[in-house]
Amino acid sequence: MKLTTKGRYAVLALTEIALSERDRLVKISQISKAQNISSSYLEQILSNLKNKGFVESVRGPNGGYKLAIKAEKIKMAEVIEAIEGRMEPKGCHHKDGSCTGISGKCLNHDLWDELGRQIELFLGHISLKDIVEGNVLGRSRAPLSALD
Amino acid sequence: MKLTTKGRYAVLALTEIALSERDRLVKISQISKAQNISSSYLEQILSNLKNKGFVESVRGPNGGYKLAIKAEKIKMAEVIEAIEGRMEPKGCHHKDGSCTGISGKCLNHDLWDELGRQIELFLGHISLKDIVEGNVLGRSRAPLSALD
DNA sequence: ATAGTTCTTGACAAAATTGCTCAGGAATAA
DNA sequence: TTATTCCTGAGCAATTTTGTCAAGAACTAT
Repeated sequence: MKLTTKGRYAVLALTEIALSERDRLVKISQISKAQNISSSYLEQILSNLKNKGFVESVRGPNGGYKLAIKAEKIKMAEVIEAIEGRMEPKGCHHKDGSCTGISGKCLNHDLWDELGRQIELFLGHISLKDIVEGNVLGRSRAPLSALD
Repeated sequence: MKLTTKGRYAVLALTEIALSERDRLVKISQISKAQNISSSYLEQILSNLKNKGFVESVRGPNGGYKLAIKAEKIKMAEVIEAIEGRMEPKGCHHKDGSCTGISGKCLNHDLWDELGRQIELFLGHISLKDIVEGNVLGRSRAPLSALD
């Protein structure tokens, strides 16, 4: 998986926008100042979030951004994927079961695959609304036990 | 979280060692050849795994590595942490609740914190034995629902 | 003892990625 | 028409990743 400042800034910017009053436009300069993030950098990120349909923008004086869809519809998995790109399980990439299976290779494949699924499952269940309402802490969960 | 080839190679090397017959020593050159990984690179990784107590080594002809503890005692979370270093939730780092809470900052903190916990929980439950026995697929689990 | 193996360690370097900056442009409101 | 704000792409410095290389230490078999 990939998780860089870009992804974190994206979530932070969305949170900032979601926290503002209903339909009130939020400027890049506001987010930049409040969170101490380079505004040029934020421009790239918000532009991207707009193209992916999470926010809408208005140019000109008193312009800014607002959410394009409801906060509960914005899942973190989608946001991160939009910004960071698809999280590919690195390592063995034999899609079609053609993996020669030289010793442990494909056994490891399973591990990273399942870890990716676990992360996606987690982020896919947390919405921007959850974050704004502080409904995140304590939701992580242990995996199923081995069958034995 | 950090997950680079180094961590993946470490797990792969451990798998390779675990797969060999009881107490049979596995040479770096064997792993290198079987998995097509630079042997110099593997040296660093295995040396590290040895210092952390996962494997034992024997030098000289017919030397090599073997597990220092049972495969079921080797949890992936420990291996990855040993190799990649502690996974710190980046972002807001106010340990003592001194976070000024400028807008969304600490709400985001919760998200990355909980994601880190989710990953650690997953990897902490998967052992080398699970991997060798193919007992990994299908164990990921969705987080708890929001309380509403 | 000696020679050949194998692990051990540290320094170094190429390549890729990250985390930006900068310059210019387009739309909009006053 | 001017100030403001978003938009876009190029480019670049620092860092991290992913190794290589060289010298050495421990050990076995002969």
